[in-house]
Amino acid sequence: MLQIYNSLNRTKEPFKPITPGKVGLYVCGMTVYDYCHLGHARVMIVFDIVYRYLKNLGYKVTYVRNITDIDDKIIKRANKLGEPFTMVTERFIQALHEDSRTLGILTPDQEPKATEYIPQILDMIQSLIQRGHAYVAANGDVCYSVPSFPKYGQLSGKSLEDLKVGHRVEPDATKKYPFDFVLWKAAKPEEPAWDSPWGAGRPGWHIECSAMSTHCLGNHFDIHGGGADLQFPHHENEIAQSEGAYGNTFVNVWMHNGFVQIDSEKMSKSLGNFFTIREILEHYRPEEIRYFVLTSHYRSPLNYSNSQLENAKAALTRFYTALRGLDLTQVPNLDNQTQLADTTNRVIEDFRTRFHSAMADDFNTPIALAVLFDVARELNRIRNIDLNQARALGSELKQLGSILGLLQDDPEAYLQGTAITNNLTDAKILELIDQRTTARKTKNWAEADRIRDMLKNQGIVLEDNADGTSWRRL
RNA sequence: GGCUGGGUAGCAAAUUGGUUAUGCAUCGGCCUGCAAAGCCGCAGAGACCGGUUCGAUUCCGGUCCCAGCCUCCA
Repeated sequence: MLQIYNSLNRTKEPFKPITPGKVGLYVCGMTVYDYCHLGHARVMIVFDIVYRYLKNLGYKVTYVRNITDIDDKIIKRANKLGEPFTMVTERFIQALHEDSRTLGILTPDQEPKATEYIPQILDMIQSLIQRGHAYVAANGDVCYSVPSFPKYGQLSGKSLEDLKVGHRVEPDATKKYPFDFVLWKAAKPEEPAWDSPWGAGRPGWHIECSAMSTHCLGNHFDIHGGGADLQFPHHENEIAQSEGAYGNTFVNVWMHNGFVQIDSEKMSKSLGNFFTIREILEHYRPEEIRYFVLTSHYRSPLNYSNSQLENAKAALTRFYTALRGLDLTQVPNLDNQTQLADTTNRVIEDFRTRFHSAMADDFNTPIALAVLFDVARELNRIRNIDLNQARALGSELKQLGSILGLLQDDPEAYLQGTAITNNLTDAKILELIDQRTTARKTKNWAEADRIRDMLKNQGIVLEDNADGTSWRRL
């Protein structure tokens, strides 16, 4: 039984979908005014895993990840560049899609954009005004009246009293109450704007997610996710808006992933201490980034460092080395064979059970990965005894890896894969290996070692084994 | 100041009231012409102080430290 940690109650709960067999999953995606950084990569990867695992359990999942394509920061950026804001958003949406594809993120079923949901946003605001949850402020903005929603603060564990004593709230004369937030922002001259019953303007930051999620998944759906920094105020406000407008429970399970940190500090735009996905891809491969993200539980902090990425690289090399040379096109059936095969079947069953109980326990990927290492060890152990059983284990390793979006490359291609810094061509390497093989036949060890050392200096590692010499790039 | 969460071996990172986490690094062995890879094994832990318990890294209390949210943020 899948257990998910629900931010709403701060406990793990058994997951029960609203409609048996189906799951509605909404994740707050990106505001597109710049390239995605590693923190965005973490959200994409974490919820990619949630999506994959739910599907693996047999659920019919509707995964919605929105794009916020109108917002103050976008306008600011467009003004700075002297471009229409749509040019900025189009460019970064394209970049987002490229990064997402590179990282092997499954495409969400729907990817709504805020600017395409203006009518639905206006409807929702209208409904909130009618129900006494919103008002038009003196400056023309439409604001949500936080005191009109008694449950406010439930998600973030804050009471209005707590917020009052919090000394970071700055009073705003246009609002009736300090924590009221803007639903519709009256446009200043030259700003992008849409017509509304309250004059030209644009949506506030939180309303678009309420409108889009409701429109795509209904006004009550299963899982809503995003980065931990969205828990308050963004998600808290979404609840106030949606439940205020429709009067029923909005979302059953709220999931929040932890931050990427650097030097024990949150990686963020405002601190300026971020690496974009593109920058990291100059030095590391996509699968290394994915592995790195999965080494830590999704709710824990993830500390970025090169040594962590190096560790990911070493781990993947170990996995692909284990899979190397195994023909997995036809998986052997080990049923009712020898006692050894029988044992292997039970071992495989045991690995599978452990992997799934790890994943079912709030998506515990570090343990799931530990199981994969155990599979790899068993595979390496058995491969010299019985190749068929090694293949069965290899097939299991690859299959479990697919649930994490890992290990789907051809092992040989991965291990010999394009090095980031270009060095020798494959043909040249093979030529040198030939020369070395000749030298070895005449026991000319000095020459053999010279070639091996020379290749090693160029980042090529040679490994002699029974059927010849294999090589890989470091 | 209010509210969360956390402090685990050289590094990273999980689980668990008593039994090997796992990966990398280190050490010993097997294998190898020598290596590498692989396998076997050793070693190494639970911030600090109390309490509960036959027994605590795990539960409870306190102290210290760290991160996050309370403002835009994934």
